[in-house]
Amino acid sequence: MNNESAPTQELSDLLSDLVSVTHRLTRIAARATGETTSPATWRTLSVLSTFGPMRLGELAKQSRVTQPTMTKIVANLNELEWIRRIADVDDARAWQIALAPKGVKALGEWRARLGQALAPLFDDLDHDQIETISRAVDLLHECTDVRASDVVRAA
Amino acid sequence: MNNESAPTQELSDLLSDLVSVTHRLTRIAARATGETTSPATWRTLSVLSTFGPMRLGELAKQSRVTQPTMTKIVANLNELEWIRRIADVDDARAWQIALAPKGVKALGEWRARLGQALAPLFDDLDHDQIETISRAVDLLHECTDVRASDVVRAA
DNA sequence: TATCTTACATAGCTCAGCTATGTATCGGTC
DNA sequence: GACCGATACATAGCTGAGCTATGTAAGATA
Repeated sequence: MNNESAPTQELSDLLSDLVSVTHRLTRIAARATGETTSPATWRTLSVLSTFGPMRLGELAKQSRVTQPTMTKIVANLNELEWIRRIADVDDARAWQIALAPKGVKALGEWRARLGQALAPLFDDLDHDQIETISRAVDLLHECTDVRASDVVRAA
Repeated sequence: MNNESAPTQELSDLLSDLVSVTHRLTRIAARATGETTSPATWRTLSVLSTFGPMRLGELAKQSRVTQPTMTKIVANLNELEWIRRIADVDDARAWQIALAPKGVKALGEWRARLGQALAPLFDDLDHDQIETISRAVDLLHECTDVRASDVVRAA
């Protein structure tokens, strides 16, 4: 049926499994932490934390939401003072969105809450298994971070 | 504080990273497939496919939604004829929910759509990397499938 | 058979994210 | 330097998922 590298059918199964299981994981996380802030908001802060300040439109693409949705998210974050809006010197239409100190703190606390909530489920794993998950997460990052080449497709 | 296996701080970071990146993945999937059916519905069908028929309440716990939400989902699935409701012979209050042939078909088609939509992102991965993700998915399944012992916590 | 508990259904709410559209600015052309 | 299509963000309004609170009917137990 196959020689040795991943055939399409298996890849489909793997990816749909991945989506299913991670959906479950995020539901567990959402309920366990009694989270009120939306996932997209945390995604947005994570993106800013990883990549540094960027324009609202860019942020929308990275966080995989539409631009109007990002406008709302940024407005909320601004009220919380978790981000700062910096006027773009080159383009009066645009803003640079930057993580503010309060945002850094909030992101850290969220990560801790999440960790505490989920850690019990992973108690039985040994070091190698954790390592496997860790490498998988890195790979997923590489595959889903928006690069210049693949921004568009859905946009 | 810790000897050598995963310290708490790193585990927190890993898990929150995992949640972030997989949220992004599910958003990509949702937008790429133009999906109208809710994630919870697919989760429900996946659970039925994996574990076989079960009661509505059990299904709610496995899919990590509340019971009223599952009542709605099952009602929708019933109209689509993707599941069958089988009266429980031992308990007239309860139903066994079973995957119907149309549901099996729909689930397969969803997996294929998802695979097609996401596969391009994973084109660059080699066999070993796919294998890593695959093992991670298995581990996540083990950690998030509801067992008798840990059903409750959030419920 | 009276009562407590359990399994599912119903009602109504909130909020995230969408589409469609508006407004202001940029870049190029005449 | 005035016009015009393209671009960046804002606003309006809608849909739908999932929640809490509560109702109804059937089991379990005394």
